[in-house]
Amino acid sequence: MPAIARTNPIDQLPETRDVRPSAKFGIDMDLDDEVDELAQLSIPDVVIRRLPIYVRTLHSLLEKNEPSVSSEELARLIGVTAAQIRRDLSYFGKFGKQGKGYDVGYLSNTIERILKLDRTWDMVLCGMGKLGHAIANYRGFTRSSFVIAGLFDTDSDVVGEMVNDMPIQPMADLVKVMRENHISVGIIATPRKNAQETADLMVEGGVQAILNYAPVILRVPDHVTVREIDPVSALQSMSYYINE
Amino acid sequence: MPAIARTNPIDQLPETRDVRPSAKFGIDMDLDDEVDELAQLSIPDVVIRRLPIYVRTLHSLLEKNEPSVSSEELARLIGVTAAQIRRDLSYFGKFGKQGKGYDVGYLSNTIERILKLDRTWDMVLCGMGKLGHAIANYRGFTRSSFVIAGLFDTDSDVVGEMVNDMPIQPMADLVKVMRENHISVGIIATPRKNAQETADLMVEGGVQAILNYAPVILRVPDHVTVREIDPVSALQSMSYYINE
DNA sequence: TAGATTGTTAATCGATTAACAATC
DNA sequence: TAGATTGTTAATCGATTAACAATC
Repeated sequence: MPAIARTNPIDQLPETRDVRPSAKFGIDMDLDDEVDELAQLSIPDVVIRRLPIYVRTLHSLLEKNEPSVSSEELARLIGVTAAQIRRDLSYFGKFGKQGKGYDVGYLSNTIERILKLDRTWDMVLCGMGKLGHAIANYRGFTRSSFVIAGLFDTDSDVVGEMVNDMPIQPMADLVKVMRENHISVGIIATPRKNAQETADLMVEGGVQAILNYAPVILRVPDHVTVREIDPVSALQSMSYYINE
Repeated sequence: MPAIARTNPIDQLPETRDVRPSAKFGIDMDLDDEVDELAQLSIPDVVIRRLPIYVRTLHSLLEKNEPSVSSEELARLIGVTAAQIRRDLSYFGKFGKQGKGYDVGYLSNTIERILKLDRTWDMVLCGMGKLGHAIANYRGFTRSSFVIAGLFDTDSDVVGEMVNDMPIQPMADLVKVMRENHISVGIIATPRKNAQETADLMVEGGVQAILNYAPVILRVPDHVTVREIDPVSALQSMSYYINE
């Protein structure tokens, strides 16, 4: 008896365990006049999690020099319905032209502004085992707005080691470094048992967003967002669907 | 204006982009008498995605030698409601005792059986750049039911290289190796531009589950499940919530 | 038995989709 | 203008929660 398997690519979407089911609209610059009136409206987190995929797809259209795109076409590329795209965008304002579609560059820039990707975010990375080394050397971040600015580990044997041109610093310095450099994004790559204490230190240092590679559910204050990177859980849920 | 930030740890759940919104119940062995009657009932994929977290939490209770647990206590540990846990489990049968709770070992084993984790799954890993190397050496899989059984790359410069005691094989051999060894799980760690063609080959080789590290939405047949590991998207959606 | 906690149903909540008037 | 496509509303769908009878 084969499993049902409707293939809906954007349900291929952000399935990070997420600490944030919804959020107030928090943009201060004027995106549009309508936007101001919505200023306190709470936007579903599912919508926020789809926006990076919209940006990514718009970028690939930019590379192909496509000047504009309809919600229908964009939906087809992403694998969602056109209605969903229009509705998602409508939370933030009006960015299209009837009969014409959306200007690819403008829409892309607009969503980037909404997501606050029109700047660079420094990050600290804690836990410099194999995984931490891999993340420190990972190239995927470079084209994004995120930069690893500090590496930390408790193990005095690795402290001082250079990874990707940066020294591994002692965990004891984490809070100080975060505060002095106003770093609000942290990556946890520690062993499972140290993940919570690391999160606690990051909170003390002023973290607002944590990318967590450790297989633990972190307890953090309400003003901190957490997303989990959890390949093992992903595999463990997929095996349910395998036949034979 | 601070963002709303209800911290609901299991919405800290599998944020893999997911190709599978729901699924037929596909267990063949008798878990319980009720189960047979439900045999064709479609179980929401959100439920399936929560099960690995339940297992993980039950394991940590086992380590503490807790013999039983109530839905209330389990919910507290995971950060969901007790109602959700009871409802999730009720899709599969009756595993608890009124007034008592659940036997930790039994429930853990049962969910593992449901997820088909009571066996080992061989996997192929395609794309042996830095990311592929890191995945091949990743220890996190070892305690799970998943084993990397073959490494593949197109680049003849790296083919033959030993990684974690396994030789990197040419991509040209992928389909053959998958078929001969009945491998139904694949990991994609290729550059973005090669991800779709790699997925196509995996499908040809008989893949049923793909863990995709490349930032692309893959097109696959209905019988294939895909989950995305996408740290960049996770970061890009979190920055929305950062104040200042 | 009395107390506790499950399993399940119905109510609520939230997200997606369809439809269409507005408008480029 | 006529055709196309947006932005938005209402209808639908699905998931979560609350409540409680069943039962250990």
